[in-house]
Amino acid sequence: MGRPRTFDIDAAVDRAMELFWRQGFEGTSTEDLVEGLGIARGSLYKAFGSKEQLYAMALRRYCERHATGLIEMLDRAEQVRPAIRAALLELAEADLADPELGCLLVNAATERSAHQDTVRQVSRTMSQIESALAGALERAQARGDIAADKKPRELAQFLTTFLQGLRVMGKARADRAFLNNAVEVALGALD
Amino acid sequence: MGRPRTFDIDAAVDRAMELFWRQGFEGTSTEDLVEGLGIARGSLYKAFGSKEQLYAMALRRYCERHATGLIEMLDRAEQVRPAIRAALLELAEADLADPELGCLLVNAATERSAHQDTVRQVSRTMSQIESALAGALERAQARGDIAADKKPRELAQFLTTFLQGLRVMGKARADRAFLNNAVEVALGALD
DNA sequence: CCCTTTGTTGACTGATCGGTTCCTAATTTG
DNA sequence: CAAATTAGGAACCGATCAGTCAACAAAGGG
Repeated sequence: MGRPRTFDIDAAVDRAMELFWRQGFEGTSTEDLVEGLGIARGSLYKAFGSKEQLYAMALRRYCERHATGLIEMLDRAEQVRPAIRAALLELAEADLADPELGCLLVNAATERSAHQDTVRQVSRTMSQIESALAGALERAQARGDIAADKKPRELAQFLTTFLQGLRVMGKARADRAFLNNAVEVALGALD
Repeated sequence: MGRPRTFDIDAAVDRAMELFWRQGFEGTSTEDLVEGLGIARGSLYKAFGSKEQLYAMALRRYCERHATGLIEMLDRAEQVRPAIRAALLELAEADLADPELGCLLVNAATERSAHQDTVRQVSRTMSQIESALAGALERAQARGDIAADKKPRELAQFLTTFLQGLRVMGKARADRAFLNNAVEVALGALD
């Protein structure tokens, strides 16, 4: 009962995610959101409560969209090493194509390191990525695709860390050769 | 001639650097600067021109203080591999001690990727770090301390990238074991 | 067909934003 | 000491900030 909502909540969160992604939390004003989402101020606050809560939803949406994609890709991968290489190179290409965007997780971790909710969401997602990598590396090790004396969990923690560095260097306008070299050396750590 | 300045410009830039470091550019208001620097608004603008210009000075100061320290340490190092390990572990410890601080260069790269001046300063400093690493690795290779078939420049690009990732994971509240593992695996890439 | 419920809207709020202005204070030069 | 020059500081500027509110609109239930 009551008047039905005239806009799509999911689509609105998606657009908010893009705005926060490109401009950051502090850099995105409520006016930007009103304009970008095409929703009046009051409706926006009725639907989402506050800028903080909308940001939290947008960040969760980003994790579902992007981290989950990476994780599923790793879970399904037949050949783990080529899958990891492809994933890293794809992220590097994304940064080269649009360096101002980068990774919302990295942006959130740096801009909002004083906000517990944000940090916890970021930290949880990093752990999921680490676990997916560790699982994939275990499978690869069982097949003899990577060195038997390496510990999958440690390799996964290394790769998770390297991945974030890649996104930072992408934002710092490192060129394709730089990023590709870095990826190849990183993959060498699996040998 | 004229009335002499009653505050120390260098000390003021140092304090501004700390504020921007901890709170970001957008997160630091001119009022924060007035209070934190102990300088009245008018004097602040007379001395520094604008918030943007003060930020640029603070960022340059950070690079001189921190990146240069790292670079000189690498240039001087007798034993390159232990020096790199020590440097990485030291940065990891800094993040563990104060995770909300992190690295101003990483913060600048992510928060201000749309501001050419900031990006250029960050990019230049990354290049300096890369070159210092490459130089050190070349020396290490000449002494047989690292594998002869590796290319120092590529290793340096990898380490530079990994270093940024370490700072991000520090901000994302990775624990000591995680960061230490990541560092050890990264160093393994030199073999 | 009204009543309740919920969504929409834009005007409005006080606070704060980055930056300027103007008057006074302190110093050097002549 | 007088003129010139620069710093200090508080009041002030229009703009914008995040968030609220009251009037209105659209639906379902009786």
